[in-house]
Amino acid sequence: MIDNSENKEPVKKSNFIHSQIEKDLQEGKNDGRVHTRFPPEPNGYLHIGHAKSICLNFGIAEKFGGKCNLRFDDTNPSKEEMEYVESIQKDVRWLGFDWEDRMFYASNYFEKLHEFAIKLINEGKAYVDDQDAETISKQKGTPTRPGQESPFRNRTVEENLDLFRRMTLGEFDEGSRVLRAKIDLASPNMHMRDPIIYRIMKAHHHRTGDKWCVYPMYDFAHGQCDYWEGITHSICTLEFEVHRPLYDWFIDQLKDSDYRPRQIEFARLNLTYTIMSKRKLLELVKENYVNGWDDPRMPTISGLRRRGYTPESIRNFSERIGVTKVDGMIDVSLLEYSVREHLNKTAQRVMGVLNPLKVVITNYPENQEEELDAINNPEDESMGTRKVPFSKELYIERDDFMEEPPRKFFRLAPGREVRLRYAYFVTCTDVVKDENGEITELHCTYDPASKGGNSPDGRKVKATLHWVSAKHAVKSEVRLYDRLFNDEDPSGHKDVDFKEFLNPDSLKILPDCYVEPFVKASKPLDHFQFERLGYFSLDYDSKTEKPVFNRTVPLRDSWAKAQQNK
RNA sequence: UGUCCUGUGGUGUAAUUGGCAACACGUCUGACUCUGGAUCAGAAGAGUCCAGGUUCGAGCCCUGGCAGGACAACCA
Repeated sequence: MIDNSENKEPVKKSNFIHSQIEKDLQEGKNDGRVHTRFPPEPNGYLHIGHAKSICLNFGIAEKFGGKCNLRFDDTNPSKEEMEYVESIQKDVRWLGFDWEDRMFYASNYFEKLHEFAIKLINEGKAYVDDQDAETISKQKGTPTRPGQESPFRNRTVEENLDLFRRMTLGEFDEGSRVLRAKIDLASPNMHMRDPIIYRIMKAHHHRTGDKWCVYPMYDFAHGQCDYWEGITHSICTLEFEVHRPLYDWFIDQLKDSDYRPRQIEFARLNLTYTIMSKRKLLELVKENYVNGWDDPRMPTISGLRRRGYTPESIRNFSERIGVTKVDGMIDVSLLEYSVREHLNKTAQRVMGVLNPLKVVITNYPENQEEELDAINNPEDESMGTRKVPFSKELYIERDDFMEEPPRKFFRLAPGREVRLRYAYFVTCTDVVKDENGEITELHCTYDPASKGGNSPDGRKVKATLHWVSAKHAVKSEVRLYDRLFNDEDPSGHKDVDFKEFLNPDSLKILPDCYVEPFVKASKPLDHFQFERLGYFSLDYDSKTEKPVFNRTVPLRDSWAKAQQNK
């Protein structure tokens, strides 16, 4: 293992797939080549689960000096769209991976696939079945009961050839006929019971247009595409495990050398409090439960990006969770830990007040202003310092003041002295309230000798507060996100729809926040730490007059935690 | 009452050819601190699904159970 403790990236772990590849290499398989592929279907946006697969596949290529292709599995035109193929490319690139000149589509192979089907017919290994879906399904039997042969199973090669030709020409209606591989109706594996390999679909395909009236099924396309691309290790998720004998069967019909791709399955990612099904994510988007695929509450790559996650943090997360065949559930807190870890080291610090409470420094000269030095990132000296304006009227966080502070509340209270970060020690002298008894303003005095945050007499103060000068503050909107679902496993309940668990408080918009002027120059997706609060990132919805910040994740907060446990 | 897969602290992953069950997250202490952050130090927490067997020695090998998951779209 490589010692990369310097950059603190998690050490790259090995896993069972790496071991199997090493073994294949030792045995001299496939001329020592390692070639993987990431094969999304363009029927939705990529999510964090895909990120795991992307990191795995591209990571293997990197580790073994091989290659990794991007291949769109576009065999079902009724669900696939160009918008998705574009978003997928963007997301893979953003994650930091490069397929170079190897971007392919299953539809690139439609011609070859069709020829291969004809070859199987000629060899008596495929036949046209005239029955409808329901009949075929019934004949297939059940996992515990063998299937029965179709009455059309023993048609002549000539008849099959003719029928398939006419299916291809569009002479028949959708659903009226299919092409099936002739394998074994009695197989204990349902996928070997004469699987359907071509169906009639008169849909417009996003790439081939109206050229085809028949489209290959997944099982008939995937392995063959792997074969033609020279893939050596075809890595997919556990649910395809039972497909493997069929995958191998088609490869056996195709191969003419020692080379053969090998399918290896691993457990897909499950995260607590989130759903990973593209179908369900699409439902949230279509029915407006969220604001699009890139809503920052979505587990999509584009949602995480907009939320303020970094590619590094997602890659580190993938590395940390490992790769196995155990179907488990990862705690989201591990994902959150990964962003905090990265952002702590890289994010520009800034002061911002979410729930403002006005403070007047009564002994500060009326029209005076000054600029104080603030550190941009205490974890990274090279990021330097900046100036923060200070004046008589400030905003502090409402939560940072309590009129009757409980034990262990160290922040501001009547008569108490605290430090304003990088500025002065201040002492609260008066609490101003409105007729309803609501606190509207605080009066404080400051100690001019404590400029910069230290008092010459060495007296200590228990808390440091963040603040913003009222006159210089940039009024901003801040969007606070919480988990989208309030159940650990929203889709794990048999009789309850996952939408029942939608968290009504997953988005809280704070329209009147104040942030220090430094943020004026920022661009969407810039990352900040609002000191003492959390990590925030500028949203695309920002206007120059009014920036909008998304909270990526709050800082760990031992005070809040102690309160919760009460 | 089929086939295939999987069972290791709360969670996720490790443990060369059998050799004192390790690491990360989380949790709890304490130190430090101009972020109640970060950092640092420490602690608790599993005897590896169960039962037999082989062995000086089993998480790992053998036998038999048990539990969970996948498979019966003209989806991928």
